[in-house]
Amino acid sequence: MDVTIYEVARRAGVSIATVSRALRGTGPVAPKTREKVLKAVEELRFTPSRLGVSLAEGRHAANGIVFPNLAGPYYTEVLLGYEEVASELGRSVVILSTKGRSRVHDLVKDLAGRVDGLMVFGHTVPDDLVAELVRMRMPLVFVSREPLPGADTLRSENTTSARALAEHLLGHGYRRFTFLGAPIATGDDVDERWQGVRSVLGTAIEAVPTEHYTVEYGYQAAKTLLRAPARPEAIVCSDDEVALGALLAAEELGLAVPDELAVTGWDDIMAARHARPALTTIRQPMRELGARAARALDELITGARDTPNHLVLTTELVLRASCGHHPQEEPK
Amino acid sequence: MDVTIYEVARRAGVSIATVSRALRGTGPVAPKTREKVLKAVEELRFTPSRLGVSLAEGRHAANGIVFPNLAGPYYTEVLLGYEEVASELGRSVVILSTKGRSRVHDLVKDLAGRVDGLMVFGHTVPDDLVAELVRMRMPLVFVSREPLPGADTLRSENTTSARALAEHLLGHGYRRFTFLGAPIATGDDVDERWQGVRSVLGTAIEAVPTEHYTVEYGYQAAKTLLRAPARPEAIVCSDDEVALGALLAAEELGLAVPDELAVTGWDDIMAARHARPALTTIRQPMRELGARAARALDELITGARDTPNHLVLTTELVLRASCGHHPQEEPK
DNA sequence: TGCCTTTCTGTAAGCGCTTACACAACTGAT
DNA sequence: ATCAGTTGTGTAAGCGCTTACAGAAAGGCA
Repeated sequence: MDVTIYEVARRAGVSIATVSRALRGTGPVAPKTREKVLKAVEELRFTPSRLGVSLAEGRHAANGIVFPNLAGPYYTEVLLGYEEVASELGRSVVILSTKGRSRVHDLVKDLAGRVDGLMVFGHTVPDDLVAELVRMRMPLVFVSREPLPGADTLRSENTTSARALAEHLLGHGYRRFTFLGAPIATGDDVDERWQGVRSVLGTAIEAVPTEHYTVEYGYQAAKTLLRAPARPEAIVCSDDEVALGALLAAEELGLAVPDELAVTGWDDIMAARHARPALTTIRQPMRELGARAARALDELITGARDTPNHLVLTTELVLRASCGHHPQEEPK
Repeated sequence: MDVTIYEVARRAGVSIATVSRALRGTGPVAPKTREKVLKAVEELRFTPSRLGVSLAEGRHAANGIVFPNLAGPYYTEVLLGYEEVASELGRSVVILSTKGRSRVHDLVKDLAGRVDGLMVFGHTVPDDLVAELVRMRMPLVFVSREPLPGADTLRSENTTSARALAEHLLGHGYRRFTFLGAPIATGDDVDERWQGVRSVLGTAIEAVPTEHYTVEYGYQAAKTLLRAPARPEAIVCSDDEVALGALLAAEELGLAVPDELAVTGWDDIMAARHARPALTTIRQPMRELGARAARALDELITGARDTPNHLVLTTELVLRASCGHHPQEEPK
């Protein structure tokens, strides 16, 4: 930064405190004095240093967000909602992806040093570091994670919608099911979805893992599954990406969806809508999730609230062609 | 921040300069002294303040990125590539979306105060502000924008691939074309695509605008177009989202793609691959774009280079079912 | 005119860290 | 033992900004 507040003060013939007051409106400044200051600011094209302001104020006016990675539309949509609200609240957004990164501790610590609060996806920050951030009284909002003492959590509803999905599939007459994309951790989103469908389908459904929740891994696992002698009538997938992989496998093996095999997803990402057949899925209010997280974090940062909230946003069963024929087909 | 370097120094019985040297490895420190310092750091759980470090060093160790918005997978993929390389280079990433925002000047200025350099998509930052950032010697890399003096630009190739696409469509035997999603600005990416196809197809193709480059607007424009008496044989779309909209319109009007109408896109986003028929498109190396931008910016920030570069990354024609039948169908 | 109140302004002390420079201590060679 | 060179350490000056507090100036009223 070239120009400092000292040069502005010199040019305007006032003290730096007066420059600060004139620019920030934090105290009385005579109209004539203000004019002199603003004139000097314009002539010198002065912009206050973000660093100086933050250090002196003791606040960053920025929010952090930690996610596994951006691959997959789910995270993007949440980020979009988050960034929009953060910006409205006058905060910058600093992002960090942790997947495949070494030194996650250092990365998160560095991030924490730049922001006034953090939104964290699931378990992307190690638990010991979470404990330390809590100890440091860093405002935290967790998304897609089971309730955690001392921090806000925010997630989409899984169990009820999973049950509704399972019941809908029973209504189509299917009797043999596979849950593709077995949960990795107890209590996370996918585990809740699994528990939900299993509570309805019981022993009629078994879980098959995919190493990751991606199209490619979903495709591989589905191809193996569909080549086996005892094929399910319907595959309930952990998420839309795995479901898209299952659709590809079915297509390749010449299985007609939904006539020979039904497939469902979760999330309602763009590609789910444009696949053919279009995927039946559960719509997650992803942008709303991000927006709500940013608002919750604001409350914690400003001290408007200091007791943790645990929010669950409703999800919605979206019927499309992939699970079977419906009397009145979805328009889009 | 609770613990400062002064408390560490007091606990270790050394000066703050020694603490700094021991932690940063910037000068000689006796082994015994280093141990004392590290012990104090551990006991007090000291983390250096990012603000203090940045102010004293005169550098942020962070990169900024300005984009219109995150809606649409293109920007996300670029961001992903950017963030990955930035992190490898030890930098945080601060994001800003400008679409629909008031006070863009202030937002960009604030962002500039937090980072060592900026990557900017196209024209998302007003030209007068760009000029000011250049004057301030803020390192800048522009993506998807015509070459600009004094700053790096980086874009994907448009014209050659557009010509290859047009020639491929001619090879299918089509003779009446529409370019859906007319360029908004001369010289931008879509304009180059339009110029490319027009240089091959001449008066056989006309441009039809869509208000925005989104699925919804593409759908509306395509529906209007396909209802008119003189229907094109092939629609060349500005990008994949508009093309997905055109596919929806064709489906709704009962037009078989590609038998009755061919459709092509641009970008090769996920949904383009999963649509049915799968979209013929031009693959943009979006992650590579982001990664290269981060590297170029690093060179500018570190002073490894001070003359602007203008890079063009190659794109690739991806043949799928939407433009017609090919002797050997694409596997996926 | 004098007193009181309000408005305005400047000084100094931080916020947390880095590091140039001066000096001390140590080591090795003569 | 002395000298020269190297290693190690502390002090002080910043980096850029905010603001509490003290004092000055201005205005209004008796």
